[in-house]
Parts: sequence; structure tokens; C-alpha cells
Amino acid sequence: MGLAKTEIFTEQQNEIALIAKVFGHPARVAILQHLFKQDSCVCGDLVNVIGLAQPTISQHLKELKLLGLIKGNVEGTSVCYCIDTEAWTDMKGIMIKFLDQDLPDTECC
Amino acid sequence: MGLAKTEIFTEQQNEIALIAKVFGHPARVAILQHLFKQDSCVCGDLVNVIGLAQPTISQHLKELKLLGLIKGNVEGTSVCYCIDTEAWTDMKGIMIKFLDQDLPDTECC
DNA sequence: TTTATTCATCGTAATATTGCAATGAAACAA
DNA sequence: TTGTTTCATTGCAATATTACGATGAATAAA
Repeated sequence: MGLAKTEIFTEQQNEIALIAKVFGHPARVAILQHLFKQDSCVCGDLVNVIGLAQPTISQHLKELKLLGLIKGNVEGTSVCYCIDTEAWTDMKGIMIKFLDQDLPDTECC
Repeated sequence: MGLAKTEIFTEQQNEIALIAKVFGHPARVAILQHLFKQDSCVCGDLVNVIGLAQPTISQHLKELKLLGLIKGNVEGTSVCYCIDTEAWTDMKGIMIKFLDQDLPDTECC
């Protein structure tokens, strides 16, 4: 099938999964880390830094944009991409809340 | 292709992506949340709680086990699953380090 | 206008993921 | 032994993802 049954899960569970899915590819992790380092960035730069073909980078950027984590601004022939700080903070809150659940004192197995 | 070019990324980037990939399905998020709530759990329970067929749950549990986040212990005919607290803490450290990068003061776009 | 540059989109091939019915394997109960 | 229960595995169909060549659109430069 390849199709997740999202309707049987809570909105929160689906949201966590959607965020995680975007982080589930090393290229997108690398793009985000580069954007954090640079403050500002263009796609051509990323093609050199990451080492994937330009259409592939463009596709990964699209998914990051779709989730709202990055913003793109056209500047002449190039496009400037950067982290959407507000969206990143919101996302971080959701993910840390999930990661930070109370661990049981004793393990059963 | 459907095949990530892991060799061009750092070990850290691949590790973050591998972790995130496992969280990238709501069923696995739901399973983990249930294990946190229960302290102890068996798969049959999960099939009822989650609402997917038994083989599907079993497959998701396998991926969680493969990443090391949960442990399974055979108890008679049933299997007891629970969070591996040490592995969870390690994983949490890696993910929070990634999520907690310093945001730029000013956005360029 | 013509050409170059930069990035997005389209189309497609290769592979991965999701879900489940059918079936196995292991432990227990009768 | 013969069921019964519980979970894992196999096999398969439907869909998703990844990667990139080819091409398109927009702007800038000559």
C-alpha cells in the first residue's frame, strides 16, 4: 500500500510523524544544518555543499518549505533560503515534548 | 531510485535521519506513546489500541527494535515490549542537539 | 534581442514503505 | 497428542520516495 492510515491516529501523532518524516533524509538534515551555519543561502550554494544534483536539492527544499521550516526569497536570478525561526521554534516544542516523556523507573524486560 | 545517497553525508546526519525516519510514521509514534503510558506492554494489546492488523504492528515493532528504542521479552506465548530507557536517552540527546541549534537573530528573507 | 545564469517542474526509473492475508513457530491448556 | 493463543515471517499489491536528465520560466548581462 505505501499509504499510512492517518485517520486512525491523533492529530498530534500525525503531526509528529510529518515533522519526523521531513527529517528522515540526510540531505534535508544537511540542508538545515547549512542554513543554520550560513544565516542566508542560495540553492546553487547548496548543490555544491551537499553534492546532489540541482533538481534533487530543489525537491528537498520544496519539502522543507511545505512543512514551513524554511522561507525562500527571490533575489534576481537566485533564491535566498533561510530558516523560519518562528516555525522552527514551534516545531521544536512539539518534538521535544514527544522526546521528553517521563521514562519509567523500572524496566519490565 | 528511492535510495538515499548516505555515503555523501556525515555519520551524524545519517544517524539523525535514521532516527527521524522511524518517528516518521504515526503508528510508531502511537506505539511509543502507549509504551510510555503503560510501563509494560504486549503486542496483542497494541493491536487493539492502535487499530492496525497484527502483522502490521509486528512490523512497526521490528523497526523500533532495530533502532534499539524498545526491548522485547518473551513471556509464555506473549511478548512483553518496553522502552529501552538508556537508548531513548541517548537518542534524545542526539535529536535535541539537532533541534536546539542557535537561531539567527535576523532573518534574511 | 540574444545569451547566460539560476532555480523550478516534468517525466521516469529504481527502490522503499505500508498494510494485510496466509502461514509458521513457540508455548501453554485440555 | 491435539487444540489454542500469541506473535513473527512471508509474499504480495498499492503507493511513496529518491534521484536526475531534460526542459521551462524568470531575471540579468552583453
